[in-house]
Order: sequence, then structure tokens, then C-alpha cells
Amino acid sequence: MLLRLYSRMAMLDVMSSTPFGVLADPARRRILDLLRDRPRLVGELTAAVGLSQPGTSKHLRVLREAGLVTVRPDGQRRWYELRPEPLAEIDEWLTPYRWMWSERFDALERHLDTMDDA
Amino acid sequence: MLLRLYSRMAMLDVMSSTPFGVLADPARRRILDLLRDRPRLVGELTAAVGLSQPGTSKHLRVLREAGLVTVRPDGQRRWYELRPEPLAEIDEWLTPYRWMWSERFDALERHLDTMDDA
DNA sequence: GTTGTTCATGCTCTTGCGGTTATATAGCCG
DNA sequence: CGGCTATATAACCGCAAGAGCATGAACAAC
Repeated sequence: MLLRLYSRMAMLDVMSSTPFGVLADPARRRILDLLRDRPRLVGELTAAVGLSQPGTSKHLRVLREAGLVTVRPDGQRRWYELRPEPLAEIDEWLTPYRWMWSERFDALERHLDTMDDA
Repeated sequence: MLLRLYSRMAMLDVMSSTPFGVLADPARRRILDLLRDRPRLVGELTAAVGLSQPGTSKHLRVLREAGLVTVRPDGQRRWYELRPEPLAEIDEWLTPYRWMWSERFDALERHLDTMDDA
């Protein structure tokens, strides 16, 4: 029972695994994309990602511990639903870069390069 | 032996994988953050990330192969500069999620939940 | 109860990452 | 030339991630 508590604490600890690492796996990105429409059962997700059911469950665990999905038990089945909040961290990291790949950036860069030459 | 070659090719293949995988490592994110200001030498980056010089070079290789940085040789030194274009892929993936963590989303969700109850 | 279904967990195996040290390569300087 | 500096590559190691398979746990249905 105490052991149970500890493993739960370890789980919470792993929660601090950043969303960047979570999104590194394409299967997990695919799962999130599917959950964007509506909550889904593990069986659905398993079929969609083309992995074994245990494999899918493992990815779902990672997503859960990162706070990217929540589970709603329904009898023997489990509805997984998206919880997008942790994605905000990625969005924030991306923010100072976002302006850079626009055409205006190219123009500005050329301008600055020209000034450097002078 | 041929097998070994194939596995090596697979390695390189994975190395040049998606920007998601590249950003999974905090050292690489840190490098990109530093390059946002200006191009930098390997030595600078090594000191900043607190890794060994070869370790830093390895991360730089990954970033290079993902197209996130370019190198400009200058004598025996190398200026690494940011090339943010590949980050657009992440930005695009994020797009359909971005509205979701706003307050308007919470309000809408509450509204929909209310409708479910009725 | 028994059987079937749905999902999670445990185990094992392999692979690849991220880190180190040692070495090679290339350019600078005296 | 020889020695110093800056960077890349090679060789190696530890470990965790990801996959499969087998099993367990919980619930449903009969």
C-alpha cells in the first residue's frame, strides 16, 4: 500500500517530463490528433495507430503522466480525452521564433546584412 | 557487416528526423535559444550548455542534419547560425490546438457540458 | 458462478541516445 | 618546420525508450 503510494509519487515525478519529449514520438502525436475530434476508447486508438494494444496503452500512460490526456472510466472501458494545456509550453517556447520564417524576416535580414556591409 | 551498414544508415536516417525529435533534448533547445541572438562559435555553445566539446558538436550535428542550423567556417572556427524554417512544422502541428487553452475555450467547454447535462 | 471483453502491467529484448575520453583534422602563429 | 587552438569524428558505455508477448485486473453478460 505504501509501495503503491511511492509508485504513484514516482508517476507524478515523471509528470515533469516535458511535452517536447512526449511529442517526439509520432504515435503519440497521432493519438493527440485523434483526440482533437472527440474522446476515444483505447481500442479505437490501438486500431488507428497500428500498434499492439499494450503498446498503445504504454503511450497513453506517457501522455497521461505528462498531463496531455485524462481518462474517464466507463465500466470496463476508458475514454481518453485531450487536455491541451501542456502544449502551451511548446507554444511559448516557439513564440520568439515564430516571426522568423515569414517573408518579412527575409526582407529584414537582407536589410540588416546590407547595413553590415556598409 | 552489410547489416551493420544498414543499421548505421538507419541511424543517420533517424538523426535527420522531425524537428519534434530534435527539440526533445533540452541542450539542443538551449543551443537554439542562444543562436536566436546571434551566430556563435562551438566554444561559446560548449560553455553555455555545460557539456563536453564533443558532446556539443554531436548536438550541433543533429541540429545541422535537421536543417535547424547552418555553419559558416571562418578559419579554424565555425560560426553556427540559426535556421528557423523547420520549426514551422511544429508551429503548423500546433495550430489546431492553439485555441484550446484560451479562456474562451473554457467557457465554451462549460457551455457544452451544460448542454450535455440537459 | 463461467466466459468474454477491455484495458493495464510486467517481462524481456533490442536499439539508439546522450554522455564520456581519446584521437584525427585543419588552421593559426612563432 | 613545430606547437597551440578549434572543431569533428571514433570508440565505447550506461541506460532508458519502444516494441512484442504473456499475464493480470476489472467489469460485462450469460
